[in-house]
Amino acid sequence: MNKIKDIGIRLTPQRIAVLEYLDGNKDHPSAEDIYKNVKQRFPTISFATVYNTLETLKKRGKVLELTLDPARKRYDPDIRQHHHMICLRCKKINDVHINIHVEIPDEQADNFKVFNNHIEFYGLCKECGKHDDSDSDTDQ
Amino acid sequence: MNKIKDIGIRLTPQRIAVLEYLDGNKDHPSAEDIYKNVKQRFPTISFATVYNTLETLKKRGKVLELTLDPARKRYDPDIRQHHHMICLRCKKINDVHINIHVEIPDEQADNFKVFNNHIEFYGLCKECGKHDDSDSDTDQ
DNA sequence: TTCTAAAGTTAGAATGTTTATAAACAAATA
DNA sequence: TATTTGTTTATAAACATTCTAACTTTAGAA
Repeated sequence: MNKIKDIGIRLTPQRIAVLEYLDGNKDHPSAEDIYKNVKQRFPTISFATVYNTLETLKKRGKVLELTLDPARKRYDPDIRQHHHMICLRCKKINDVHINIHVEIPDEQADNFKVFNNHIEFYGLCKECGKHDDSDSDTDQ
Repeated sequence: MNKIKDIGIRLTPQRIAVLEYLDGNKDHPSAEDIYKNVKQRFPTISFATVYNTLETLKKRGKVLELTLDPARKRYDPDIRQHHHMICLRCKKINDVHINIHVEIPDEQADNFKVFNNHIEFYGLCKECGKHDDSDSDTDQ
């Protein structure tokens, strides 16, 4: 877990609430998801605080900002390098922990230095794979 | 190329202009990029038309909507399956055409059926790799 | 403990992207 | 050429996110 005291940021109840909500969370929540949840226990929290906290945590490498939902940013407390499978029907996002080595051939890389990579797998999750309603909105 | 007559949509000068701008474009332009460019030749075009056209083309599989810029959607007329390398410093996005086979191990896939995947390579492009200004904004 | 400076929180405004609306217009077909 | 139907336009609206400035709280020092 992100031991809040070890992060080296000022300890506020709002930050604690955000971190507790994120801790172990596998749902890849958006800022709004976080706001709504924390607001239950903490009715005065503002959106700005959620965004500020996420920005602070991101800068310190305590959460990842994910760019895999075209509508909004999502956040992931699992900062290990991992990948995601995204259901085209229900939009659920699940983690994929695999260790593969992908390289760009030199002639294409054009001296681009790769530090990291991220793979998105698009398809249908177990549930959505059953209902094979075609014509449902399954574009990327 | 996207032969416009073969797409089976009504042929309007605005659509032709958008398609001509996209044709062969390797810059992964945003709606605004497209709007600004087309506006030069076509001063009355509206943003809505750009978005409508992109939506139409997307539905018909003539462009891909890319979700790899956290700030906005980008569009790619290259509809072949391919990947991208993204410079963390200058944010330039380049294509990566490689044919790799990545699979999710069964125990993790949980019956998720994969149709497609997309890899993002994060790093520094040739130019940005030289200036090794650290402290520049190179977070993902 | 109490005090203080620095940092964090808040509501609300502002910005930027994208979608919706409804009237005017133009492409395709007969 | 007339008609129909889809497209374009300006504008408003809907969201997500960032900014602002006043207020509050934390953490550390006195």
